[in-house]
Amino acid sequence: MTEQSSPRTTYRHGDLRRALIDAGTDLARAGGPDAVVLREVTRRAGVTPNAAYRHFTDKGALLWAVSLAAQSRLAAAMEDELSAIAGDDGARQNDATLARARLRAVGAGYLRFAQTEPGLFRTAFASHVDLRDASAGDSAGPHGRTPFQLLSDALDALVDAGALAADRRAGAEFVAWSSVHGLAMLVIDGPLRGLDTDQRLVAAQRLLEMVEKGI
Amino acid sequence: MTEQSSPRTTYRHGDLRRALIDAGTDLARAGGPDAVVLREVTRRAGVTPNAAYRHFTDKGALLWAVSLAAQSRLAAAMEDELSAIAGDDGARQNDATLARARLRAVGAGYLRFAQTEPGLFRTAFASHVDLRDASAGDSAGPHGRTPFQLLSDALDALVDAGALAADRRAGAEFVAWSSVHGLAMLVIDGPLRGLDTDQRLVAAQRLLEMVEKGI
DNA sequence: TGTACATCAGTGAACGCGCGTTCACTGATGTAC
DNA sequence: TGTACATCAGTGAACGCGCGTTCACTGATGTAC
Repeated sequence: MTEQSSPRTTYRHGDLRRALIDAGTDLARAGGPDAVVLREVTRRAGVTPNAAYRHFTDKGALLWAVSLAAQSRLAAAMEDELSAIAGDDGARQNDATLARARLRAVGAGYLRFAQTEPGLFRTAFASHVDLRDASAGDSAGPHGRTPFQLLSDALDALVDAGALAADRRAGAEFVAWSSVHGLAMLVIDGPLRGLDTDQRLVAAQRLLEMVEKGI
Repeated sequence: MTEQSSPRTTYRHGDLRRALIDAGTDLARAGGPDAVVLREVTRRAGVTPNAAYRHFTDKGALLWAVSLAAQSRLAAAMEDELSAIAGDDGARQNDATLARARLRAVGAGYLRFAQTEPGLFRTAFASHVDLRDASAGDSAGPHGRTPFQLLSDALDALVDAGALAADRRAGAEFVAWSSVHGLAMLVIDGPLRGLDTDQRLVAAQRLLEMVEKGI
C-alpha cells in the first residue's frame, strides 16, 4: 500500500497525495491518529518531509484526509454487513423483520470494524469530524453513504415498516449510535479491553437487543 | 490548587507528590491527558523537572496517578446525583421506583461529569485503566465506591426491587455503561459536539429511558 | 517537428522547540549518641 | 541538650530525540510558437 518497497525512479512522484494518504492510513491502522506523523508519512512515501506541503497545507490537513479515508472504510464495513442479510435484495421493503435486521447489521458492522481495525476506528473520530455532515463525500462508503447516513436510512426503514413509531424517530440515531459507539470505545481502548472474543460477541448481541427493544 | 502562586521558601517542598498530582489534574482539566506534560507539571509545582522522579518512576506513573484522581472525581459526581434523589435515605430499599431513579442518577451523574469536566473525563479513560478493578482504591469516590461499582450497586438494587429479572442481570452493566459512555464521547469529543445544551439534555433523557426499557 | 520557456513537484539543509530522562551535586531534616 | 552524621528531597546542567515547518534551490514536464 505504501511506496516504501518500490523506490521511485522518476523525479516526479506521480500521485503523491494518494501515496501520503495511504501511508498515513497504514500508520493510523497500526497506532491510531497519534501515529500519523508527517515526517514518517513522507518517509514511507519515499519523499522529503516538505514535499507533503505541496499537497496539504499542514499536518492537520493530512490527518483530516486520513480520517476521511478511515470513515469511508467504516461505512464500507457497515455496507458489507448489510449486504450479507439473507433475502434482502437491497430495495426498500415494508418488512418489519427485514428492517430490524438492517438496523442490527448497521450496528454489527460498526462494532466489527471497531474491533478489527481499532486504529482506523479511532482515527475516524480523531480530528473533530462532523460525521453527520452529508457533504463529506470522501467519508462515504462504496454506495456513497456515510456511516451516519447508513444509520439514518435504517431507522427510516424501521418507521416505514411500522416497527418504530414515527414520533420516536426524532433523535433515535443519537441514542442508537451512542450505545454502539460506547461499547466500541470501552472494548477497544477502555476498561472492557479485557473481554475475550466470546464475551465481546455476547455483549454486542445484548446491546443490539437492548437498542431494538428500548429505542 | 497548584503551588504556582505561592513560591516555596523552604528547600524541601512538603508534599510534592500531592502537588504534582494536583498540577497534573489542572492540566488534564484544561487539555485532557495529552496536556499532562511532566515538565509543565513540575513547572507549576515550582520545582525542577527531575524532582518528579523522586515520587514517580516515570511520566506514565504520574499520568496514571492523575487518571486515578480523575476517576475518583467521576465517582463523586455520580454520588452527588444519587444523594440528590428525593426520599432516598441512602439505605437499600425494595422500592422499584427508587431503584430505577438510582440507576438514572448514576447515568446522569456520569453524563454531567463528562460535559462539565471533559478533560478530566477523557483523562479518566486515558491510561488504559481497568475501571472494573475493585482494588483501585484511589479511583473511588467519597464513599469508597468506584464508578463501576456504583453502577453495579444500582443494577443489584434493581434486581432486589424486582425491577430487573435476575437472569438479565449478568452483563447488564456492559450495555448500560456502553450507552451512557458512548453518548458522553460523541458529545464531548465527537460528532455530536455541535449539540447545544438543550439537545444534549434531551438526548441524555432519551438515552436513559432506552436503557431502562431495553436492559 | 523542434526549440524556448514557464510551471511547479520534489530536494537538501537547516531552524527552533519542548520533550523525557540522566548525571553528579547540595543542603535541609531527623536520629543516634 | 548539644553535636555528628546519615538520609534523601530537590538542584542545575546537560543529553539526544523527533517533531513540524521554512528557505532557497533544481530539474522534469507540458505548452506555445
